[in-house]
Amino acid sequence: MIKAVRGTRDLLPPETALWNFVEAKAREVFRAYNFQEIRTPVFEETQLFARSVGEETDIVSKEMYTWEDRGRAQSDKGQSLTLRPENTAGVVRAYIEHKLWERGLQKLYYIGPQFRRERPQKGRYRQFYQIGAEVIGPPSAGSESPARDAEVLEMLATFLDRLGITGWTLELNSVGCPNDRALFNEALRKALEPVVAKMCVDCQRRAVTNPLRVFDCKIPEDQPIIDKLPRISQFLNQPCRQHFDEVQAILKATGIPFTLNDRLVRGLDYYTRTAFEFTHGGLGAQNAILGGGRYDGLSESLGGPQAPGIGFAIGEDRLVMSLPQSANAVAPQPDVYIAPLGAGMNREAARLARELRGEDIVTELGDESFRLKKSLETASKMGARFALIVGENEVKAGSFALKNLASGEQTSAPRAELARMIRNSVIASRVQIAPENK
RNA sequence: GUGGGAGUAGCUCAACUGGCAGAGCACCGGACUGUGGCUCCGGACGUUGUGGGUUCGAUUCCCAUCUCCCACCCCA
Repeated sequence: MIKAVRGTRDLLPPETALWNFVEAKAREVFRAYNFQEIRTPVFEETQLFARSVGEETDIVSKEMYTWEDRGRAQSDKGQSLTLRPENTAGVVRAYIEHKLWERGLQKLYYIGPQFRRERPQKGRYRQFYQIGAEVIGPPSAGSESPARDAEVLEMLATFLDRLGITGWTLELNSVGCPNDRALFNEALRKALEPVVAKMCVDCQRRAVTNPLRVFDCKIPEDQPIIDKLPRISQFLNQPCRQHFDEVQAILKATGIPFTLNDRLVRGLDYYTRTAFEFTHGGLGAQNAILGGGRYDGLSESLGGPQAPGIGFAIGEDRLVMSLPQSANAVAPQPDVYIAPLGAGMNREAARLARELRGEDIVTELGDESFRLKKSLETASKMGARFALIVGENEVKAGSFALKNLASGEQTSAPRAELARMIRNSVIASRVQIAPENK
């Protein structure tokens, strides 16, 4: 049997309804902040990711799906292509390619699959889905303002609240300018030198490869040592510090709760200044539902104009896992099930179905070969509100039997009346795909 | 990439020390020729993840492999 490949999965109904609910809510909330959708290709030139995400990151160094495309002629060498491991690079590439800076501040969101070749585990897949957004533009359009950071964070808080997700935490930090980080990195290396021998093996490795990651250590014995290490906050220059202070001030003004976490470091090279993560318990080791930050130098490093930006990516798979229990996927139910009864009745049933569907009534159609008992059984099993019986008697009389499957009540009505009768009692009480959260 | 756990019917799970692969739910049919839910009766259900090995005999023991789960690494 051929199965979905490792780390990929099928999303089946009724769970897909949950995904649609989440995506519809995202579009609705993002729209209120005047974001518009962008769709970029799922694969790009490998160079794009190498130059933006960072050559040395795990993503680029070992997790990308990369292949060499065929050239024009058989003998031609093709270019190296890669399935996107994240979407910010693609958006910034499009920003540069289409000269979007000519249109002022860009507020763009995307929804789509991303690909990383990692070992799968709960909340981590090789094809996973991200809902993300970017605010990017020339500095003259206000793209660098801390107001943009706060606006994005507030939008995320609103989005999670509107999904009914409770118990999230916003963790906030500033990783400063590249220059601040270089100084900090050096200080960190120096501070680690005398103590690293006493730390866990992972930390000893991190101290060499990526000292920042030492702060991620969860070993209790190492914590006293880590607590004494220098913090990035001590190395922020004046503009970076002011920027960060203002982000916090606006968040307080808008009533968005956050926790400062000066151990929060982001994995990708392009991040500057504001870095954040929304975490949620009950997700296991992968407790981050979303992460993001500012990337003021990204456009230039890709050969574009100066275009500061801030963005985030939500792990949709993880988001769906953190939905409240009340949002359990329920199979949507048809309004009416048409039961053709006896030879030749499929034709009349098809005409009726077409009429009802034309009135936006969700209609399921049985088959004339079914016995009535089976039709009714099928109808109630799928949760239909009504069964419409289409037999010879009805066709002769020009009046059809309409049975309310919940009450058992049965009436008879001419075809012209059917749509109205069904709609009246059905539309208001259609089962919601997921609960409205106040 | 590393370490650990688990794979038996569509689903949830049994099967003692190696001795005929089972139950509940779901599914299909009938009791009931045009009236569902309840009840009763019957039916179908399997390459025990896959491939090898040991054995008279393997779901059970051994090896390999695949997938999922947990953790690490890292990230969404």
